[in-house]
Amino acid sequence: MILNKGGGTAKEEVCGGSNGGVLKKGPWSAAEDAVLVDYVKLHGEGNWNAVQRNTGLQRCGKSCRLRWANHLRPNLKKGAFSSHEERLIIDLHAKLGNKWARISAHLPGRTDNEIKNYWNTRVKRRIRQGLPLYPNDLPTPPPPYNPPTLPLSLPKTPPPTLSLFNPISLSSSVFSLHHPPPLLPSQTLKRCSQQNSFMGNPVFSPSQMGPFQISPMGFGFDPGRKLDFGFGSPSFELPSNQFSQNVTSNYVEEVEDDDEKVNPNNVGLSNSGLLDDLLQEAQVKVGLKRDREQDCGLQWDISSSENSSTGNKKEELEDQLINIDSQDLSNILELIPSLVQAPSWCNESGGESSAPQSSAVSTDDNCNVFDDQMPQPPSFAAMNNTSFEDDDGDDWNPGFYNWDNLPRIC
DNA sequence: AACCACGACAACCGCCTACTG
DNA sequence: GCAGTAGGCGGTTGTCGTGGT
Repeated sequence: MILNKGGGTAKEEVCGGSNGGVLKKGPWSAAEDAVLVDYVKLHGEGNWNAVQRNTGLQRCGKSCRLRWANHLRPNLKKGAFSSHEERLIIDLHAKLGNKWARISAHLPGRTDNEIKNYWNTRVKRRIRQGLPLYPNDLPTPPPPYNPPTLPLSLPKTPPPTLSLFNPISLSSSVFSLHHPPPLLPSQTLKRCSQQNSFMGNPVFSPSQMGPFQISPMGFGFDPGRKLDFGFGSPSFELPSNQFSQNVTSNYVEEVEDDDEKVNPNNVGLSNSGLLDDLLQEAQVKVGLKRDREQDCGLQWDISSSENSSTGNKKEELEDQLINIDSQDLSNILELIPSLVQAPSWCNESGGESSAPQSSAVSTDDNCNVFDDQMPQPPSFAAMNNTSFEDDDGDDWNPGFYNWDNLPRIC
């Protein structure tokens, strides 16, 4: 347990205290921890505001809850994430987005805060290295985004000019994209920071839309399939920057630029919108999933997702969607012919170097995972229970990239 | 030794939702 | 139905430790 990391110079501020008292902030002391632990032992979890009232602990209820949940409660697993855990996080994030609490539910003993910190650190590292945020195990077609109803929540920042997303032009075959020159990792952030990305989404940056042209072939999906981004709809659910920036060709340029070991997809990642960038990348993969569902005639009731009364339904749906059977994979593959080719850089040693304590983890985010499993995708039972081993011997469930509950953009 | 970059981590903040009276 | 409250969640910030130069 780390205590008083900051030297115990906790500020003294009111922490939304209902009694108006001055509540302590900052690192917890061992004595405070002991008080809280004793209280929870006696009274159980919950009613956190009562902790202060009953114990005199000068901490607000929120702070107590957080302290307990993240550090004091039993069965917490400390230490570095295991290889399996890391892979699970990556996979679950691809499915769920920044739903840290729900991701942590799949990782016993791990807290949402811990996972969030891990992920954010990973994102920064990946971007700095110019690597894709997700393992390059799935092709990344553009999101066939076609929300049926009103937005989950309006973006706090204005959506991009809709003319940029004219569905007609998007669905036309002349819509192509080329990347700016590949960057060395050391250059990436610099350029990213210079890019005046729109909501952290460089693809949608007006200044970039000019040179960017998206080629269906570049995406690598069947050009004959009509792309329906849903932009033409009077209402669309997601904040604009959740549309993929990486509507790019992983598999074209990466192979071409294997000398650089740089994923050109990432050259546009903004320095400030790391998570947004991540969302966009995941969104691309979600598009894959949604496309499949459209083809399969499944319902995608996003309209209910913002309705609190249907929140449980939504989560149930999410959980169901996590548990996709192998047939879904086959469906996906049918949609994306000839694309599952790991870029050459993926097999090289220049991949992500895990954090020191987790260096045993994986082979650069397992960019070959998908490939390895392509021949015989396993049956995806419950996410919690089903995994299989990749060639590293690590349990790994590639899952799918449904992302129906894309987090709002704040 | 000093400096810097980076990662890891803890904690706070603001918003949202559920609950309760 | 409404307002107040508590709890949960995600985003962000600040601090410390470590390794490299």
